[in-house]
Amino acid sequence: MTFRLATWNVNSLKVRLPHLLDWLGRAKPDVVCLQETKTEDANFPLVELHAAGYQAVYCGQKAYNGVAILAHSRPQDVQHGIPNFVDDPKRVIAATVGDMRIVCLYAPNGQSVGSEKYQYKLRWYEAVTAWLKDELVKDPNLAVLGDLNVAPEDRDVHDPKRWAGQIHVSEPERAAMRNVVDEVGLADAFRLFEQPEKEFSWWDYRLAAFQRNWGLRIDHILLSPELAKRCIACSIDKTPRTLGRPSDHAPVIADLR
DNA sequence: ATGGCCGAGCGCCTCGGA
Repeated sequence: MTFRLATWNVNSLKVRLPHLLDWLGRAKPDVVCLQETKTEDANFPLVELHAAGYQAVYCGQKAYNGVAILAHSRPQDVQHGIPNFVDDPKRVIAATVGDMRIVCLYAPNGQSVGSEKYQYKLRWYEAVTAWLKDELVKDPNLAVLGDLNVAPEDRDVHDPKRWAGQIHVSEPERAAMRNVVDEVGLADAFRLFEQPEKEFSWWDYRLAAFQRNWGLRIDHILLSPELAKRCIACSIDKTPRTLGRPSDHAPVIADLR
């Protein structure tokens, strides 16, 4: 019996709800972390998700950001935002599902290297790292999923020369993500396994980037040592990106024993 | 690869995304 964790930046839950429901039926994940729901809590599509067999906890706002965790049983001990880090955008929600602590993250985009939003992105990462260290002490079964907006290595970039030093791949951003992985002691589930080359989770809407596979791997599943031991597979599901009116991101899936 | 796309808002252009 496997337990399937997934993360998907849906880029508007309202627009993507048909895709999400279709994908839930096909992929049958046990836990799903959503980002960029762009939906106020009052408008969250609880009825449709209940009908599909999922409970949900969520934290949203109008137009931008917004995160949610879906599971067959109602997620418990819900935490909104990063403790001791004042932040307006709704980027973080955490909850307990079964024996796992699930952290759903939507990292800041950063806009351009050196900008004010870039500095904010790096500060946000520092706060996340400090928080997750505490979180792992409290619960060794820790899974961190989300749109981390960093392509950690050149092999996660379709054209590393073209992207060198740019937002999402700059060294300080990579160091910030490495800190989460190394200082907290997590594992990038995708790299626990042999993978095909040029596997990405995001492709620009412009210039037929998906058809050309001009993408980045910026959506990640990070597992604590206890959960990494149980992980038997990790992959990116490109199917929803091939459909009409797709999200620009594809779901990432990890299977655990 | 970068004009070119997409979603949201009180909206027919602008902002933000990545």
